[in-house]
Amino acid sequence: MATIQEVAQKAKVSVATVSRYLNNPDIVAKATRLRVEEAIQDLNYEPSILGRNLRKSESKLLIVLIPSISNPFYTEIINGIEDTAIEQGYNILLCQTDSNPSREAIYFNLIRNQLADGIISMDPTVNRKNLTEIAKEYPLVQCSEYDEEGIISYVTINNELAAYHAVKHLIKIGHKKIAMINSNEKFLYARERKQGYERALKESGLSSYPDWVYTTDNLEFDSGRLAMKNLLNQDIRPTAVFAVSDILAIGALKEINATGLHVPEDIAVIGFDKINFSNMTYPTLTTIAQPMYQMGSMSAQMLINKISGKRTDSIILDHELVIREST
Amino acid sequence: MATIQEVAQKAKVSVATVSRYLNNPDIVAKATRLRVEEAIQDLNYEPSILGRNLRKSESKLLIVLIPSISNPFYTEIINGIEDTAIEQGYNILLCQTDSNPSREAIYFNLIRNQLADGIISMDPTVNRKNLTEIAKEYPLVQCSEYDEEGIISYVTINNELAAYHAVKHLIKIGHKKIAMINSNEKFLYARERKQGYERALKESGLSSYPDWVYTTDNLEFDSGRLAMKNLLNQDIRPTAVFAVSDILAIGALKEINATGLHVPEDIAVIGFDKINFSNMTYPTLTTIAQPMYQMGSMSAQMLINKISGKRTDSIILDHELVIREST
DNA sequence: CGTTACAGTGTAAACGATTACATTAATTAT
DNA sequence: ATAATTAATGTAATCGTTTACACTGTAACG
Repeated sequence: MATIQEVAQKAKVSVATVSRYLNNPDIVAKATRLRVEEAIQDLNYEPSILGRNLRKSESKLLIVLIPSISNPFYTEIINGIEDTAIEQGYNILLCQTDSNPSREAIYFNLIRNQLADGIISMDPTVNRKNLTEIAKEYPLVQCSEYDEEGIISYVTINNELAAYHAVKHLIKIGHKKIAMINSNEKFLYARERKQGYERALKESGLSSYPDWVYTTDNLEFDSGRLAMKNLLNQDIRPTAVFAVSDILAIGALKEINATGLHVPEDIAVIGFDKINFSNMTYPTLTTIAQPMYQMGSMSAQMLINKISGKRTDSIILDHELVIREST
Repeated sequence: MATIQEVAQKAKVSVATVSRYLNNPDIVAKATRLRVEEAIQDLNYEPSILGRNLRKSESKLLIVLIPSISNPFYTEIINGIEDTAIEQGYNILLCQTDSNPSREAIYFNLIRNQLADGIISMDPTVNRKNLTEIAKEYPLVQCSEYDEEGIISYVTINNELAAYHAVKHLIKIGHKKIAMINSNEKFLYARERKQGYERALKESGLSSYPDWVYTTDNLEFDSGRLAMKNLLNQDIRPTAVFAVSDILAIGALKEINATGLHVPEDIAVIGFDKINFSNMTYPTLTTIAQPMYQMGSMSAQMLINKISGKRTDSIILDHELVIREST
């Protein structure tokens, strides 16, 4: 691969002129410009990003931290991030933490090593202390999950209100016995959504039994099944279930189908996220849609702003209730 | 962030010694080593990957080209790639092409710019001419899809045989009228799987009507539904369907359910890939499992070998029939 | 004791770009 | 005609590493 020196030599100019042509073509004289262009063509020259990055001490790389790539919730967010990043000359380094602190450390080091210019974190299990420390020194934004007390800016939705709307919908169509499949309450969103669930019940004068709130270990399909199995075995069986993620809801659907009961006649189910697959289940899943693409694109924009020294405030986006067959 | 110079100064040694300590601690004397260690601690020093990369002209970054991150087929492959890559000190740049040549060009440029050391391509629609050209100059391997006539090494399965096994399974459980939902035959795997389908039928003396092979435009859920709708409207309705991807099969399931027919009693369905979701459908999907993690990890190993100048041969891995409720 | 070998370290040149500053030539103003 | 301004280009330092080569001092050997 040709270097800038070879181009300069061939075009009979200095490397500075070639560099100027590359970064700001207008300031080099027309005749020179043509010679440089020709040399670049002839040598099939491409500037080395390595050299440029070193000199400018920037990498134009953004780290995106997700717990797991196989969770479809993140795919649309990532699309949003990627489109915005590319548009502004950045590339993204998609990093799975598997919620594993040592994996996480590898990626945090990448930014200390200046291999990346900023981080978008979507991992709710991330070590808060580390994260805050990184955020002090380097550009960082949180997407979807965030730290309540922290000073790190974020993009998210109003989880309490969204859950409230979900449960309100169930109440509106006549349900009185409403259960919840929640994930571990160490996650902020889990706590908030539970509050929304409780507020909707209380507001309508409905009772909530502790047994009707099942807490899962993780967000996998099997946990959803297990949760539903448990709820079906209650003394008083709920007639509707609000699950805090579509995958959990799909697990619940599966379990209901397996016991010969029918959705929505016997039990109504509502999920959360509106992942692609929520549309492919039998029956199709009513869910709360998060504006995932927008969340991604806004966090990317926010991060790029931070990198260039601008300050930006946290953002809370709107959600939407999508009514389908399961309610 | 401290630089190697500051460390050197603090430890009262030359930068060369610090660098030696970093790359090969054993060759520096114990007393010196301790001083350097202390200085590194004190200054909280992390070597700049930028500087190192420039000097060594390597980036330790691997490009992974996939058509779309939302296709769950790729997630396990990516896990395999990532684990192997990290183990060997590489990071991956996960790039979606959306099967869009201009997007592709961006990523090909990344390697020309020396921002990446090699490419793993999983995009079957990739422009073959460009790909071959890149492969001539830079390390590149293909995963899953490959170029029959090309000289680019690849990791894949025996698609013809896998399809043959799938159809044989349907025949074995008594089906005689077997349809196929294929994707566009511009893809090699589509042509090969069709051959396997035909061979199995022929071998058992079963007839195949052209109308029983439906070709979809893409691999989306809706295409599967549409395909199944079409097959259900045939004069002679098939009793079993082989779909070349799980998502298509899930679409088919949905359509069958929607018309009030039952799987597998009325129609049996078999898919291909064994994505996570194939387990969550109603009923669960019989499918051909590809060793996705292994495919990923072997392609990564293969690419890293190529980068370090070793030659490696293409690999064909084993598939497996996974029998579940839909047959 | 003189030579050789080697371990440990330093010096300085790379890697490939960008950019402050200096220089020259051309244009405009007085 | 001379001075001042501007446009175009070149020179060389710089970013943070690695590494070939040179050097020094100590140990081993005959």
